Amino acid sequence: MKSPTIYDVAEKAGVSIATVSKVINNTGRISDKTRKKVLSVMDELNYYPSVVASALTGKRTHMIGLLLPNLANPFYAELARNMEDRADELGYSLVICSTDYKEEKEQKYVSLLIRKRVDGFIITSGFNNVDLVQELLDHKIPVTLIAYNITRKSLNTVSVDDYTGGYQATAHLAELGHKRIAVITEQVQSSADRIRGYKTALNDFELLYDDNLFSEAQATVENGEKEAGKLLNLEDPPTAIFAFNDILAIGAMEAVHKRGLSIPEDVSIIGFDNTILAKHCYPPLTTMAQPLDEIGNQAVDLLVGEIESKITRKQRVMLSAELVIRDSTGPLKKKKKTNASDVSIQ
Amino acid sequence: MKSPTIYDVAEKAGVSIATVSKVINNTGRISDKTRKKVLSVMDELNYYPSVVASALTGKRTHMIGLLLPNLANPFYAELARNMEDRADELGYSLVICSTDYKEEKEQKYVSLLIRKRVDGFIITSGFNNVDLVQELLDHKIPVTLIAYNITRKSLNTVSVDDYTGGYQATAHLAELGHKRIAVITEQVQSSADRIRGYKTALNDFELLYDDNLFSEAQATVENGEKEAGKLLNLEDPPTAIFAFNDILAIGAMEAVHKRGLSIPEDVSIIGFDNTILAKHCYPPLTTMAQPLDEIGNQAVDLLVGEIESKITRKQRVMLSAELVIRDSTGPLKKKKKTNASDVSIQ
DNA sequence: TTGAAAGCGCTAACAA
DNA sequence: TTGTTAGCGCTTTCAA
Repeated sequence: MKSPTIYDVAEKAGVSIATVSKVINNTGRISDKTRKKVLSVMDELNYYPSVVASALTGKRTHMIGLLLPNLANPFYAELARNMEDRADELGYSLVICSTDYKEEKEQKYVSLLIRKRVDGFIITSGFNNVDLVQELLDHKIPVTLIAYNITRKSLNTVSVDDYTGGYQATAHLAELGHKRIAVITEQVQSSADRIRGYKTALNDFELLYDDNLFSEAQATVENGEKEAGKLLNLEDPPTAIFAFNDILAIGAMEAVHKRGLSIPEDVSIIGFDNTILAKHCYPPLTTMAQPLDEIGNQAVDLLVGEIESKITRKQRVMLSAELVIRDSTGPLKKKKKTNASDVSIQ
Repeated sequence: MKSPTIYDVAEKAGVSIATVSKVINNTGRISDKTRKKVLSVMDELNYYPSVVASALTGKRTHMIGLLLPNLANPFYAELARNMEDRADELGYSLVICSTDYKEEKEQKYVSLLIRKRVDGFIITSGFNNVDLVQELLDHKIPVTLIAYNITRKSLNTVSVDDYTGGYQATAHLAELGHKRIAVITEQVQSSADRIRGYKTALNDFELLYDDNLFSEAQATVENGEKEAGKLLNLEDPPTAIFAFNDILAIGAMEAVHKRGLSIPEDVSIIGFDNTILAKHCYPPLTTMAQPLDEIGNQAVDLLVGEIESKITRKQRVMLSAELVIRDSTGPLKKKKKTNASDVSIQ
């Protein structure tokens, strides 16, 4: 009933537990004969060495705590999947915890994972409690941050160039002739840089920043719809909306459609992330693609590097987002007062 | 540098480790004074009891291994998220492993999780290796299956009524007047029942089963598109396609669009799952909604019930899918040869 | 109400 | 090449 232990194996193989341990871990020198014997007994007994026990003797648990806002969000799900694969390649498993942007959950999960003695943490954007990160650092627990910088601290970090991303998205819209470009931002750290990019682009294209065209929401379709709705109800509504993630963008599309307007004829919409949703919504969403695989790989590599002390210096990896043009953005339509004679002949 | 142990706490609090252990676990009787003292020292020292150590003394690890085909698939991501929440409520964490429908990965992850001494397994559809499940059973490791029955064995199981689901989807199409209804099935166990439902419905509506209208693919958009493409290229193509999950359905939509046909005017499409994709694709997808929250809760409850031996008898929970009608299905269009006089006046 | 001590399954000196 | 043994941090009897 109880699973066999190293003692059972040792006894049955007629050797000491030290010998068994050595063949399990491929350490020390063991004669081929003994090794084979032990191996066959292990097999016969269906013996699975306990990582619990081995972790207690100072070895690692080979578990990584992954904190993200919401696993049901395709962006995070895709990211998590990439990290899972990379982690597995390096011999680690992921314990995934959704914080829902709530500090109490962050708190709870961090302490839970510390008690479980995970070897390190990967923390993604949307994490609010900086003190918690500091606590991990104090405990000398390796941490890698994704899309989330704490400039005052020295940390492993991987993120995309949000400033440029924000700039490019805005510029794309401006180049299409849009003058009133709204943003629906998200309350996460990467937003700040995207907003900077947005403002710089506005400036470069000689457009005025209008506070009315600025909104903020948590990443749900409903919120995107609500915020876009407000924007569209403005006296002088935007002709283009830059949503800081695909989910919000899709909500915005909903709002546009519900008003009987079309995309991109009446309103252009651009998202951010390039999740699976972007490809299959209607119309297909122009968006800034994040290199999710690269982000995941780098984050895991950095973390495991630190865990196994192969990397000693902290690194900040910056990747770039890329504009993917689909059908949700298009040239600014002429104003209503435009009459037939205005139509450019081409 | 090293994290404090129970000894550090005991020493600093001037008590024995047994006492500390008792206040940690709320066992035995401890005077209020000592308890407070110990608690304050724990806090002061930033002490986090090691579940690794406690697991070694026969306690649980409070970890559940969750095996699913692919976390990047929104269906599984949403399911996992629900289970994560429920597990957390009951004090458990999830270690999620994506098997990609590959037996070798199943094998690898199962033994990995056994070594990690997870308290139990939740295994979802798309798991191929029945022997592996048997092995877990032999080890007396609690297992709950989702959408995956092994009739010969006594197991905890939660699934939706796939037979009825398959029937309803097909009936919906048949009621709309469709005669040639194709299916794109998936190579998972639940497909069998859906196929039965499909065939029964065909029969009830006096339609003939046509082997040419039957295809099978793994759940990716690309595969859905490919299979639908083949179907559409048939001499006598289907006017309706029933895809066994939303992802395949979306691929099928793609194929229809690429041929310049419209949905549902030329081809009706129905999916299964009702993931976030279904709501926002174009046109919004009619689909059979799975009660993901119920499934997740039940699966976790069943598993934890067995782990904590509160439930002794195995249960099979069957939930039902529900038809959600959106815009991707519509009445059968009259044939091309139809002329004006055929148009019904209404 | 508290504590001493054995033991959980394994690793890693150190000896042999 | 193999074995003995002392921990790892905790739980749990059993005594005090």
